[in-house]
Amino acid sequence: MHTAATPACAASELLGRRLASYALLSLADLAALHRLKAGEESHIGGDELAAAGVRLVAAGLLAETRLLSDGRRQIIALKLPGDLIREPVAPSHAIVALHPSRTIDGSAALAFLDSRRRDEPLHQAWQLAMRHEQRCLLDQIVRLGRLSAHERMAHLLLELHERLCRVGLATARGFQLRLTQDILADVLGLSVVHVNRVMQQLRREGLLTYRSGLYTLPDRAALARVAEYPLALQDLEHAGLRKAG
Amino acid sequence: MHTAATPACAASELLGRRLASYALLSLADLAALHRLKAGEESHIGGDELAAAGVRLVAAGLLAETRLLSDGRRQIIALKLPGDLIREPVAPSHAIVALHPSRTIDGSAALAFLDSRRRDEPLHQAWQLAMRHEQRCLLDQIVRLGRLSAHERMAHLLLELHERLCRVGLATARGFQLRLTQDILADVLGLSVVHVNRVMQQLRREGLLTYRSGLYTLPDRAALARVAEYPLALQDLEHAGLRKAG
DNA sequence: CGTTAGTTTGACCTGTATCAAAGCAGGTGG
DNA sequence: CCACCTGCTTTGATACAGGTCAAACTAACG
Repeated sequence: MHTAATPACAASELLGRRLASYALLSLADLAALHRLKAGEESHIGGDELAAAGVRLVAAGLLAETRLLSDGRRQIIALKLPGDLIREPVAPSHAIVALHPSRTIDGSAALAFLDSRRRDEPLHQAWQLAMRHEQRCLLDQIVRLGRLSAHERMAHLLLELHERLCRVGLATARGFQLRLTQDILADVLGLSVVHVNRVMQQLRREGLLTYRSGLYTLPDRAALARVAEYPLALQDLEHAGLRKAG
Repeated sequence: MHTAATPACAASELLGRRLASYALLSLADLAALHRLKAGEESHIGGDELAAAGVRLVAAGLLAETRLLSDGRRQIIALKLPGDLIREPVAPSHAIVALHPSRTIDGSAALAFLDSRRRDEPLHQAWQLAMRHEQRCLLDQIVRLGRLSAHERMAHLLLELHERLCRVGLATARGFQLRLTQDILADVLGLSVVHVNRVMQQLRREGLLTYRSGLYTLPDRAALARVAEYPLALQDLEHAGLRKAG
């Protein structure tokens, strides 16, 4: 873990956008969030283990993983830009960077959010964001427990799209993410080979296009029907759109 | 939901025991918890939907479930006596009583616990309890994603045993719970038939005995090896042992 | 160019699902 | 006390989703 004093990143801005997707926030609140960027920034190569404390993802892609003794790996949750990473709840869990990523210290942001009064919009947005994060975990359980490979993939793609939308890192039609089939397999509890085949099927059905990290979902409604995914944002599209790291 | 003014139940006592399993609590704290039993008690038949608010399980067996449109059901988490049930995070989730069960209003207990100062043992115990609950959710993800049916079953049995131990509803060797293979199937993401076969195998291996609701785990260490489950309580055994409802 | 990381293909195998039917309690009512 | 439910477990036969292994293909990159 190479700590660098590199210039500011958009980490707190990402968090701000995420929160703004849950409740109408005042410009003052957002500005206060941005001012928090004081935390030191850390840069992480390939995949390694991030140690302790609360961190906020600035760019890249990380994951909370559980590695079994025989090499099987389960990715419990993907951590996207704008997400807050807490200390794992079990020693057997590790946070790994799936790609070169940047994170900043999130304790200031966390303290700031937790200190808001119950009736402030910022508090409510934060509550909703945490609720949504929890929902994603439970969704992961349903995916793995009762959905077929085909449905799982559809469901996950929609979830990722929604989450990236909320931080303004997706367009209405798709998103850019260096998500290999290897990673998808470990999220979805499938083999790489099968992930590949399922993706081909989705392509054949016209529900997915993939080209070097660019995922396009031409028909979200149809995907949602496949996976019984509730489309929360009827084409919520943030003003400024950009590609994810 | 049939609300009854029936005499007090041991609900807050169960919660007290659970918390006491995480940190050394003063008798005063425990007494304060017990005094909270003011909440009204509700009684629930077979399986139905419990509505809103925070509830504390007094007896029986409930679950947070997700039902898919074609009838597939995933049990996301089992709610045992002493557990706190929060409002589901998604409208598609429901809390159902898998058996006749009793719950009391948990908001008083929750408020009480949340109001403790950071340095009080009660606060720490509560933190650890919540952490553990979260760990169980993540364990469920790993189980469904990367463990075989055989491993899943072993893992779940150990988890249930540990949790029941913490509320004093298990002996060192086993526990009593009206857990049908039907329910197990929906927790483990398997078919009933397969659950049955896996249980037979465990029996043949001398790792499990089952007789009308009484689960016995003659060799927890061996089970733990099968499932890579970390045995937290080296035979923690509460003073007074009793059977679960 | 060779190397490396990722994707794709094919052949084959296996863990679990499905279907259908038969046992086995425990409770109820006659 | 029996006869009958009803809910749960067990069994067998068969089907399929998804895993495994191995190798070829592709593209980025120094």
